[in-house]
Amino acid sequence: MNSYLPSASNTPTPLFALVDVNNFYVSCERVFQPKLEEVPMVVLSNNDGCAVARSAEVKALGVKMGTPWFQMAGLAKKHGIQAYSSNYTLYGDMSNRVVQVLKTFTPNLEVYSIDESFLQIETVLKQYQDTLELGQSIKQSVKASTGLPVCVGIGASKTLAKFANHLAKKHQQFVGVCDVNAMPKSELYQWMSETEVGEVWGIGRQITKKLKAQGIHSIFDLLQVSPQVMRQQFGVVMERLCYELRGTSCLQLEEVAPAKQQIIASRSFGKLVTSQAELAESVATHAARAAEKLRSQHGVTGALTVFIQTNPFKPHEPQHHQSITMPLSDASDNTLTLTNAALAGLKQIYQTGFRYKKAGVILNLISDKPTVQQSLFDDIESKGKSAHLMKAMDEINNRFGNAVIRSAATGTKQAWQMRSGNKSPNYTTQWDELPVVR
DNA sequence: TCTGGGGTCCTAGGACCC
DNA sequence: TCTGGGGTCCTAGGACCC
Repeated sequence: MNSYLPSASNTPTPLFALVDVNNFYVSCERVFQPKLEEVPMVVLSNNDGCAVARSAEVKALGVKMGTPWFQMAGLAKKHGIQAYSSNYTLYGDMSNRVVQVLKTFTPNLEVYSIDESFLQIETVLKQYQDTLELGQSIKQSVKASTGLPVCVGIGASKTLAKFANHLAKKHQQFVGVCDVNAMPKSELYQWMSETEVGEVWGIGRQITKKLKAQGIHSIFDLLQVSPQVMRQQFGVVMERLCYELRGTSCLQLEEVAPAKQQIIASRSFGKLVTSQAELAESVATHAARAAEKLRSQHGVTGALTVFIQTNPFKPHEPQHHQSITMPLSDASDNTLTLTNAALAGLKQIYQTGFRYKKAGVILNLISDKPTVQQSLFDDIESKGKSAHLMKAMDEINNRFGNAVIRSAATGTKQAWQMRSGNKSPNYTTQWDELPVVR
């Protein structure tokens, strides 16, 4: 029994809507340049390297996400594809506007990415005839207020809402709104058997490959295998995903964005770089930028990671991917401290004879807030009963995995040391023998 | 010639301790 | 006695997402 599954009775079945802006970056550009409507166009990544957004016309030409601009030069000429450099400030602003509109429908909203939000809608529904009417209303409001086109997918779990959104985007007949929950099962299964398993949220290229090797090609195929079996092969994430596809919601709405755990600052080089001096210059820049981000969110870091990479697109060249984590003696947000640590790290990993393509710095943030799991553990612990403890560990293991037990155990150990003043407690991982503080 | 940047979670495995 | 083995901590790396 997995306790991340909802308990049988008390809570009503949730219903999720995923609202996703179509071709977000392209659509943003078009809002401000209406003449671009219907013009095949792409928005390019930072160094104008590759396409990070494609208009419907370009998608129809078979251009994949991330295609390098130079590779589509011929196609661009032939079909008059226009390319725009990305303007993330503009996109961020438009994204906020969309969220404001969505909040007029319900406060129970999770901003999942720059162009997607999940809404929990089972309580909102009363005011509408059905989910499709609600979906259309959302779609029209966003269009009217921001000029951006969206699709709405509705389902009993986040994963199903994602799937519904996929259908809404791919198939004209849904007119931008699809509810797989209201659909007859036979129709849902039909769509699922027509959709590649790799389209499922959380199933990427590698897992798709493994699944196909076992004859699992469509989403419907995946439904035929028990979640427990999938867990043994692919782990707990896959198991959860299977339950979600069956309409059992395991992933909750995260209305409050959790505090960041990492800050990354990295860039590819326009030209390949060979000398340590050149790398040092870029690493120092990244460290400074990361430190700035860190301070802007009032964080501190306890360790900093530096990484350098050669160009993976040149497999015939010698490859070198190195990273090193530099613990700091004191937590810091100081630019000079972080820059020095980064440069010291670079010194250790740099090797001559390679042509580097990318460098970056990662800050690992220190959080003073207890995790949800820790609170859960503390709660049970405070009852002072070993049986409760064991149950709690089971629950934590099932819901969050072993890593969390580790952190919970560490927390207990520290609490024990603090409260008892005992430097080496009789510490064991037999949960029923954990020191219990009364 | 030219191929993004910023995140999350999970797991494996080595160093170390008792 | 038999030099084992369980456990933690940390990091690297792989998978995924947008």
